[in-house]
Amino acid sequence: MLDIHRLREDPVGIEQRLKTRDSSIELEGILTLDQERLSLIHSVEQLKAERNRGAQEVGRCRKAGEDASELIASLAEVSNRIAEIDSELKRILSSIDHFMSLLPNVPHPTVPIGVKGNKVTLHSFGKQSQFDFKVKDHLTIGEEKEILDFRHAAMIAGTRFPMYTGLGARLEMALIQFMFAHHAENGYTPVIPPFLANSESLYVSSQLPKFADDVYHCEKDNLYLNPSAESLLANLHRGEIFDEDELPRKYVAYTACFRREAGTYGRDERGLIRIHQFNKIEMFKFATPEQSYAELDQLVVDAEEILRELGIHYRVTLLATQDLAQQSSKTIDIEVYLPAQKRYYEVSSCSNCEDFQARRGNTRYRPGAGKKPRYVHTLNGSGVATPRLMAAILENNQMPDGRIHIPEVLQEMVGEEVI
RNA sequence: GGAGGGGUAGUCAAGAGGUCUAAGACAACGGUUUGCUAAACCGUCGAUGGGUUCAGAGCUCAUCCGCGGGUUCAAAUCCCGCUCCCUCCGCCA
Repeated sequence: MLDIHRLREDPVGIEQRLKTRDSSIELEGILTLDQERLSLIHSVEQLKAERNRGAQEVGRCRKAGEDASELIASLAEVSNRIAEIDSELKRILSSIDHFMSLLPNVPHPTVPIGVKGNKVTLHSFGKQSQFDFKVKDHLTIGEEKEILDFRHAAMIAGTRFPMYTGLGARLEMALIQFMFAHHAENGYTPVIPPFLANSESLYVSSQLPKFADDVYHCEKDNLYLNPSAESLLANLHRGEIFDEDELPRKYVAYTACFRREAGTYGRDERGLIRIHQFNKIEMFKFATPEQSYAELDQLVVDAEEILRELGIHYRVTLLATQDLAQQSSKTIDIEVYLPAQKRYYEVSSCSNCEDFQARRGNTRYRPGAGKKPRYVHTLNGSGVATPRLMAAILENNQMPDGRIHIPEVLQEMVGEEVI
């Protein structure tokens, strides 16, 4: 949620920057509604002040045994007018809220403008693996080694649900534990949150109302299946006020994530690339505005370390304005290379949402004793999601004899050195 | 799923239609005193929105007592719905 005051102060400038994300954005309608709102507030508050004074006078009369029936009658009239204006005000407020809830965050000045392809590669680690034999894709490897079983997963749940079996299941568990422990030892407080969340939580994270079709919804209980621990952790301090010295506050969560992914499949996205359920380690931070961009950079470094320790080649990219999630001001992705498809795929997305989610969740901090509370900045970053990571390991670590080399840091947990 | 009890500002807590403009305490902050610490004493001390304003200072108005409705001239207080917490019963890994 953007700050309406900010729109009022610089409507042209803000609109210009929002248009770099979505050229159809117009602020005129909301500013008109805002003016109406202010003028209604002005008149209704004057009436309320009048009513308050009158009601006190009634109390005084009754105590003194005087007749107040005339005053009461006139106050009833005032109350009726208040009720009318209040309901009009409520109508306008809900229009404003609706409009505001659909607006995206203002992009940071360092974000490249334009379409998805305008992203900038910042740096990379390692090199694309070279093979002197024909590489297999991870789906073929998974079937041959009996470590991925999509056929039976489809029977149990449906298409695009993964099932890991045998050493595949052990490798998945090892990845989860490795990443979770790594970040925990790095100063992030470990959390295993609920995997279902209510609508308010998804509103705060900005999944709702705009992206309701992307998440699974249990109608009977009005609960949503977790699409990303970001949606959960953004709510961890809803309505709270931090002391400044408590920030930054860092969390790492393990969750299964569920996404409907309706209509988003392409030919390139078979196997583990895009599925309805996956495991993810998520980092989340609450920081002051002064800290937040340094914390974003550190978030990326912390996610990169995972891939470095696993010995996987990756590149780091800065997303362009039109590729940002609604709540994000700036997003840096980490992408791994899949040699069978000769393509890079995102395994981590690190974003600074500035105060966009904090405003929705009313999460603030006090910048010093006696000072007014300010909204915190929230940051999230995958650290990282497992499916594409596993695909990268299976495809990049295949050896001429068909076996798969398991990264050293995982070998003890998997119980094998090769698959 | 059923029965009962509860939710008041950072924390504890009084308050049960009309100076509630929410008491009081603790914590916090500023000061006085002080060899240091502590204590004592004095003072300040919730949030949001509007108006005034260069200003988030000051002044002023409105709103907020879990959330949403309702009754009333007037609601923390009465009524209805919801939600969360606690106790007990039922069911259950």
